[in-house]
Amino acid sequence: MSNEVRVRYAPSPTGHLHIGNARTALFNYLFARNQGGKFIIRIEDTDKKRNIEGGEESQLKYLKWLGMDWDESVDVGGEYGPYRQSERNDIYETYYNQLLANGHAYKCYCTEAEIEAEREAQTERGETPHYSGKCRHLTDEQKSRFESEGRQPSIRILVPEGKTYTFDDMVKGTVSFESEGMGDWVIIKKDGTPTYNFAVTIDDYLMKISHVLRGDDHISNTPKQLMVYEALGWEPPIFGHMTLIVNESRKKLSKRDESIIQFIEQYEELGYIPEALFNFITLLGWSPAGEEEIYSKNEFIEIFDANRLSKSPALFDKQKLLWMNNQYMKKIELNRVVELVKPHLMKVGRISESMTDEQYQWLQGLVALLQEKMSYGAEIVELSDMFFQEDAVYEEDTKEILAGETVPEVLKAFSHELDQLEIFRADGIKAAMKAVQKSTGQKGKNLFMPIRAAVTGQTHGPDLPQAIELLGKDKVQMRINKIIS
RNA sequence: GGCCCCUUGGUCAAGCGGUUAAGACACCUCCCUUUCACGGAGGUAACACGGGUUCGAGUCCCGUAGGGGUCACCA
Repeated sequence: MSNEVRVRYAPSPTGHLHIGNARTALFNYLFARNQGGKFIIRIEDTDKKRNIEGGEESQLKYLKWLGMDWDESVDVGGEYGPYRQSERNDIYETYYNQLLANGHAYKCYCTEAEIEAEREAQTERGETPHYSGKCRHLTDEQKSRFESEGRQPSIRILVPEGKTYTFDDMVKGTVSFESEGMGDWVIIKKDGTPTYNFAVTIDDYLMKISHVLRGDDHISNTPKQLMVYEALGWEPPIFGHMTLIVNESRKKLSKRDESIIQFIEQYEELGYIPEALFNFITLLGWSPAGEEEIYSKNEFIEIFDANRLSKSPALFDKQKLLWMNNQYMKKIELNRVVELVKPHLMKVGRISESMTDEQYQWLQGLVALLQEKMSYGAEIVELSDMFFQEDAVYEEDTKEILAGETVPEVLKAFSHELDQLEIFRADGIKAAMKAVQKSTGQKGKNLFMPIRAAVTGQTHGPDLPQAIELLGKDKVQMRINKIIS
């Protein structure tokens, strides 16, 4: 028996990578890398009806985008494959036959209608609905009669009575469940495919998974899985149930929840930085020992400690995500920000795919000016409004400033100074302002605010000389002239 | 409703029997700055409640309340 740490992330390809799943994957990844173990991805696609086109590729794509890599999976292979449950039916077959043979499972010929009726009756009597086990002791005669009627059996596991399933959860501590009232549950559906709890168990065991780290919502599945391990005489892995991420109303993040952006794909589209998202998600339900909050992937790998997983649910704080993304935005290279921002400017028709060197440099200048103000790429559109509009849009407080007595004098002088400039660059523009200060005697607010207001239409904004350079001489002169005439 | 889990500021959280109960986001004040932001310095703000155990309880035990999860031939 080897002690190698082997963990897995097991998505079902029913949709895109969700923030909650991403977190599960992340913790498994971090745990594996920290322990020098293996990180495995297994696709749980046993429910053909729910699988969606491209779901699998999308899951992998965004795991990769977030910065994760894996050792075994559908795309990289591995010695414990196949890694897609739909391709493992023959494997499940040998094990349910084993259970059938040793009496831990039996065929059930009940129809959906029969089960439904049973459930209703139980509910009416105020009982917790569960399968009664009425097919447990079918005679061969009864079985063949059902078969001849054309009934397809499902296979149910025989739940032992009066048994307590206890396990030592990595995050919750000791947890136990009674077998009482569980009801013989289906391990193989009528269509011959395994149910989740059965397939998971078989696969985790066969893939030598050492730790099952998953969402809290799976905790009540654990006794069912323990039952299968026991029926097969297998040693179960160590389980760990992480708390869920909740929304503002403290409910489990539902995929239909509109208040929070749920899919990693959407964050990419909005121009978020994967490292920032990685960092943010890791701090949801887990905390490092120190006081620092910004960590790189490698630092996280180094310091990750599953003992520090939180027991209570984490609320998804959009504001903090914004802050964190901005922290990264300020640190990353200018050209990366440019790439982040490009699609958004293109979408609104402000730039085109092919740019001249001059245009690209201008773009760089724009991004450099706004980089530290941005939380995510898409914000560039709003932040750069003033650079693309023909006329400035003047707000109320701007108009007040422009009504000031000394304003025309300052603006005229500034306009005149700009005309003298050989090259229209920030340093020259700054010098022009100095000159205006000398000639008019206006300084500080009285000097800068009228210029800012006239040229940008706003009372606040990025560095003035640079903004003026980016705006270009024509636009600036035109805007000034409009005010003084 | 049954079963399981959770409960420290508005939010994330440190704490693992003795602390002035960290830190971060948000908010407020001040400084820096032509403005906004950044940055810097401060500030407001928390152990759900009730019983125990103990010299001593946010920390251990038991209740109560509240919240969540789960009860499929979905995963």
